[in-house]
Amino acid sequence: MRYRGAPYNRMIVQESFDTDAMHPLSRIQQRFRDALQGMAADVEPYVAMVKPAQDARHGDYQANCAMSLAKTLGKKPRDIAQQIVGKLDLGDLLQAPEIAGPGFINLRLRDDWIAARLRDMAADERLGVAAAQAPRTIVIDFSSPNVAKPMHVGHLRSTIIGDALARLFRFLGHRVIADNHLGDWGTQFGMLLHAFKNFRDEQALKSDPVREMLRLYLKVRELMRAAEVDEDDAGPSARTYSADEIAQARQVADAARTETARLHAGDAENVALWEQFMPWCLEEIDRIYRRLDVRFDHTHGESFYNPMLDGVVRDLLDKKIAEESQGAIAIFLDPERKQPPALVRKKDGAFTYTTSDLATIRYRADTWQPDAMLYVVDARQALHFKNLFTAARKWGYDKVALEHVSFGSVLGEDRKPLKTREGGAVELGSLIEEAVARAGQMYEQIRAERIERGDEVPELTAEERKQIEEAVGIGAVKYADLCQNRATDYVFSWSKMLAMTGNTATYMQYAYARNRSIFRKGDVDVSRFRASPPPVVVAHPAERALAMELLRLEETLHSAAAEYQPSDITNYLWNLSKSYSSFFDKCPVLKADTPELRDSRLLLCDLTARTIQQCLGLLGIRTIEMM
RNA sequence: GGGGCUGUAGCUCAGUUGGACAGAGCAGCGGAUUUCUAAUCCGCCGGUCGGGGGUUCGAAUCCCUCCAGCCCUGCCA
Repeated sequence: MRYRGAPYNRMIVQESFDTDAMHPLSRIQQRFRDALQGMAADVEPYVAMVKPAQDARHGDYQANCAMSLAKTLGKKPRDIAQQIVGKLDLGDLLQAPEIAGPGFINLRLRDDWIAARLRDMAADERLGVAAAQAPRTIVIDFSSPNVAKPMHVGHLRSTIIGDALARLFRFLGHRVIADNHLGDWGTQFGMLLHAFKNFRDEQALKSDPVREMLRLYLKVRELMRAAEVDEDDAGPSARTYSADEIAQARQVADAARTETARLHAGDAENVALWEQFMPWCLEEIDRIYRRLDVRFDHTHGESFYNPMLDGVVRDLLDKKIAEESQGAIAIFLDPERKQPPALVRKKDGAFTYTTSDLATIRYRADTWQPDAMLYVVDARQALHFKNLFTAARKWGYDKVALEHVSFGSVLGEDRKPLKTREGGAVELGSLIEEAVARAGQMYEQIRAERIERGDEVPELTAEERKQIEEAVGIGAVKYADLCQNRATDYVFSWSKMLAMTGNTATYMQYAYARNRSIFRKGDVDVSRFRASPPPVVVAHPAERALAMELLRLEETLHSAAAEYQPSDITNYLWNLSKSYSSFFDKCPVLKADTPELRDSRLLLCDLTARTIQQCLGLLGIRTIEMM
């Protein structure tokens, strides 16, 4: 299969999807590949024109290659279509194709073939998704917060998208190295050092150092706000400041800068304090990661690379890749020198993040020999990564695929960068708390409505209820983010996110819970449907629609991986869950007309549940058995 | 000045890299429950795909141009 206009280096990762796929589309394309032999020098572009039908009335899949092939051959499209169909080995796979309109070939899978594949899928732990035959090693760089300050909403997308990609590639059989490139060496530590030396509360430090670190950071940030030094977090000033306040803020900012410089210069006291602070800072971010169920294989922050920076610059100079310019050391990437160069050492002798990122590339390439390094970072850094990758390739790292997996900003409902009412960044901890609390309220409300209506409502323990709140609240936050195309800015909206209807995590979780309820109610042991799946009957249109969605799992995961696009998975989940809800409504399972039909439908249910659980799991979202 | 991203229904967004009459959700309107969880299902309403030009049998998609918004652009990361 060809993937959409992928740049050459990306194929390093993607070509592994070509050979392993066994999903229906891939098999149909293989039949077309054979049938098209001899009709064109390179048949692949035409094979790629076989795709899922956009409209169910045109079948399951459609081939659009006859029209363009007819043009190059100077023949009539419908004749070419006829010719292709004549050579096509349909085998047991497809019903008789239909030629429609100008020369579309409409394809419909045979129901008995679908039924057989569903049984295969049920018997397979991986739900028919082949593990890569040639696993790639992929470093994924994501989240990367500055550790001295609270994680805020700006870290959300990177963390969630990066984690989803790590889970996806791992499931597809690749070797994934999730690496959290912490900002643990920057100016925020100067702020913390200044605050610690001047404002620390010994008592608080003893009893709860993590909280005290947080308080100190927030205090110094507040003091500096008038100078707009940490603008990124504090936001535009919510009010105007007096001359005194501005003077004081500048003084504090200067002091913080001095502390940072001393730390970087190796000042013994500051380095010792930094070593003391780090575990406390890490504990704070780990708390968030535990809550979000996000894991890393490595946490190599900027400080880890700091000792290598001098050597990197020397090597760049030795190899004539970098040169002195206006007192700084620069890499000119534009041969005409019209574009600004990337600086690897400032005129004051300090290194830049380009230096640190180059050191990182060297370390990762030497240590893990990866096929690809993915950087899940906000789109505003596109230029930096473009320059970084160009510099890295000049430096000799031209075999590894370097990819900036970029994404848009998180905006408030006013379409401006999301801020609290006070103008600061929304902290991730409080955002999670609010999501969980809102999920709890929502649950109570719906429960009350159901009781009012006389519905049967499951009796839950406090612990089970807590599980629902966590899964629904955090799932809502993650899903809302992942379901959007990465490229566009993302408008953060509680009401949309926690909506009970539409393309939300809750809808999938609910579909899953209702599904599991059938097995409880019927006292059905699911293991039978996995160990020796019963025959499947594809009769009702809702059954067939559901079956078709189930068979698209592998195709979906390959596309999501090839495009680094978790929203492909959420779109799939939405279609699958909709098909399931419709099936649930129209096709009685436990009270099906015959035992055979009941078994067949139970198998469809179990497969759906497993597929939903698998897909949500790849997005880092939990399912709940009862809600 | 240069570069990037975005513009599709009242709102939020899909749109499988050039295919069939442009699709969802929300909102609005109207239906469905003696049957497995109604956090559900079914239907209706709603579009100058930012404007204009071009390529093509065929364009939301490719090319040109203009408009609007956001972002980046040598010593912050």
